[in-house]
Amino acid sequence: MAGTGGGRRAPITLEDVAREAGVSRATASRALIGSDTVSTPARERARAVAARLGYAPDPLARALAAGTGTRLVVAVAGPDPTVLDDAYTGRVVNAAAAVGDRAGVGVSLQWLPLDRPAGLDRIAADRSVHGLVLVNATNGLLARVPRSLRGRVVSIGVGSRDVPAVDIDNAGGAATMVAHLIGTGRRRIAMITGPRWLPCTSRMVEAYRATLREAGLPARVVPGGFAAEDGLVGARRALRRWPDTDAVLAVCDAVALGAIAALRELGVRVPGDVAVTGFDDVPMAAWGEPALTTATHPVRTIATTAATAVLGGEAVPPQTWYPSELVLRASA
Amino acid sequence: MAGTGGGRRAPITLEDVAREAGVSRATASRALIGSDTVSTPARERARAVAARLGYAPDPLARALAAGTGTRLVVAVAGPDPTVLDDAYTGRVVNAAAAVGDRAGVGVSLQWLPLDRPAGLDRIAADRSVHGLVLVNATNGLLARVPRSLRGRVVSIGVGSRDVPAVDIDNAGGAATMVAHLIGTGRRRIAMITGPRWLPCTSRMVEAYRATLREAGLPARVVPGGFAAEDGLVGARRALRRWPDTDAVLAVCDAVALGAIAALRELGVRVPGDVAVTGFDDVPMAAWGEPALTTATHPVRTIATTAATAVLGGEAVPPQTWYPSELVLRASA
DNA sequence: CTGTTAGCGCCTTCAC
DNA sequence: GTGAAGGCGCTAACAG
Repeated sequence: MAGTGGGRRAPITLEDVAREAGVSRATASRALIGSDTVSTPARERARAVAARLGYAPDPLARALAAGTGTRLVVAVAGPDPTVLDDAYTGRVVNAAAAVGDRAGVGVSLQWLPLDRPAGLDRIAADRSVHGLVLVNATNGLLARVPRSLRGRVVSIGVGSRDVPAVDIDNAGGAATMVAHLIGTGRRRIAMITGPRWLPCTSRMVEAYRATLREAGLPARVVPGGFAAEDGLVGARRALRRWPDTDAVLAVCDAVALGAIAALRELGVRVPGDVAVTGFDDVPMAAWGEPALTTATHPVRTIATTAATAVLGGEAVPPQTWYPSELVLRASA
Repeated sequence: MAGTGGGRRAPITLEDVAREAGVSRATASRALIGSDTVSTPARERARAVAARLGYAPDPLARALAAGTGTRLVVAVAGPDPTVLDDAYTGRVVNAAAAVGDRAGVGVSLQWLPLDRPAGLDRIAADRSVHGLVLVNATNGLLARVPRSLRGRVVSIGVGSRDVPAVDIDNAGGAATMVAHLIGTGRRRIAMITGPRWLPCTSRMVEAYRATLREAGLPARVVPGGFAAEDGLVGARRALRRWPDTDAVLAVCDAVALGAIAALRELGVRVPGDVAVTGFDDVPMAAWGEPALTTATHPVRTIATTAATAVLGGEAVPPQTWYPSELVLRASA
């Protein structure tokens, strides 16, 4: 389309639009912002001119005037800053950064120490912060979210009365997975959990326990984490404690891979002797031997929803859980 | 210590500092900014007050006045928007977002279509953009980087006269890898390359060819990509064309995993019959069977360097290549 | 309905 | 050296 063209140094401002349209800056602003206190002809004229000139409001000036910020902070809770290196965090930040781009807001990444919630106060006090996306929050942290952040904070994971939550339905996912294992003849199913301090994975553990209970089967829970090492250690421990285990449900794919490594090392066949399942469906899960049976985790969708909600400033339902779907491969 | 405390709605402004210190806003500004046209006592007083009050300049107002932006755009070139989903992109954005946080600037993520460089003009025209980090740029794209972006754009990958580049020394890494394969007795070494359109991986291919040439061995190049599927297809093709291949050098770990899957399917033992090497040392590479021999790729360091350079606005050497180190495991 | 006037918080000429 | 004043681009109060 003719191209917005080469204009090197020509920041088109509201002033330009107003002049060209023969109205005041205020009217032009109202017209473009969608206020209804503008006459239709004026609005249309201003909009036409803006479109023709390729005018785009400066997010900075707008934010300064409105008192809103220009960045979206993604704060990842955890015992140490390495949580920032996680691939999961990367996917969340990626999605948020793509959402924010349209509104001219960028994303910042922070580590939120579990035992030092002062970070939340700093975020709340920072005028450049438009909103906050909390990742892996704990109940303790949620309780300390400053009032001033209300309405512009969303948690990916657990929520609270004041902080809406967006997450995957990991309880449902876990239940489905356990049902699949039972359905394929497994009876002595162990679970390697996520990190102790992280409440949102406890939903999975609960679902695992409940589903087994209904089937009259015993629960076998081993503490874990999100790293392959945790799966290695967890699987070793599970098999030492319950040598007749015939299935291992891992909290995520990395842990499942670690578990498979442990079983291989013990001379146990997967899935012949012991079935192993993951969770997340990361790209590489499909390529190991055996290919991992797992469940989808629409991180992009979740993060996009969270970021959009924070940016839009609209009310969000207190809980949004996206469904997880079984991905059947070879390991279980 | 005592804590920055509870102050709910008390945005401390330069005005407050000036008043408390008994100077004008201008002087306070100069004092805090480090200008040398301020008397020492005035400077110290202003600084003390600022520290006591916990004053932090508003990045927005500062950027508006200075005409700089508040966000760092990470633009990922590629044939389609799925490049944004890559884990590599996630690591880059993560690192950039962590760097920007300290300066109050956020990161935005954009896809840059290979055939439609107008995206660069839009970025250049956007006053909210502080700087640009280009990922996977092509020479064609680099040639179209607007002048106005000069000095605030860095490329991760290939660079140009006007755009400094930061990347891994993948030529050196590839050479080392080939040398390792030769050193362990491999003689018929095939390579599965990255995407055709991506120039920075051609450095690897060149190094691969050169190293083989010096050893008097033939090169066997198969086109690839960055996904495991590309490795699957590439390995099949390589073995069909050169059935006596005894090593496969993959452009990245994902491709290596795909290649291993292909070899397994063909009944070829790894590393018994054919050695396979990856590149990147992603966490999961260690957990497959066989564990992947690969090379490190300090993405975080690279992205941090790039983001810091863009934010700092200081001159950067035209090329910075971080070394890659061999990670010996079982597959080669 | 619209234009004029004030800021948002900061930096930066300009006089003093 | 320092203060007063102007402006970055926009929105939100006032008047008309």
